[in-house]
Amino acid sequence: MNAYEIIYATVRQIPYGKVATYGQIAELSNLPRRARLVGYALFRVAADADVPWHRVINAQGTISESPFRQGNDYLQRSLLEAEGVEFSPAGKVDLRKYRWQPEVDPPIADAPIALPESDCP
DNA sequence: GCCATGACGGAGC
DNA sequence: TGCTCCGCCATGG
Repeated sequence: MNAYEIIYATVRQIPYGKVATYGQIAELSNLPRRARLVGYALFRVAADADVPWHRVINAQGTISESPFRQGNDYLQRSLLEAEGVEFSPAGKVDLRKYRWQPEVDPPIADAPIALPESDCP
């Protein structure tokens, strides 16, 4: 399976109403520090694939623009808003709240993460 | 085959 | 907070 296939598969797993960052997708695709490749992969597949590319944004919570997709950034934002994702006046998404956390869904967010030293070998 | 570029990330200032 | 620089790799000229 190509790295791209893994990237696409990962993006497809992003649930409704959630978003993920390029770095996150890269890491989940076993490609740490290759966020750029993820963006490039999505750029190539977005035209002819059923990948929810609109749920992938940069680590700053903003939607990147590109000369090729001018106007589409607004579409992406609309799609996310339609899924319940809120944007700040600056056009940023609250990653802290909407970032997809695969196989992990801690009900609490304010509580500090306890380190189970007694359980750690 | 080399060089410049790009939907990014993170560290440094 | 915001800007700059570097790394990383695939693609196109």
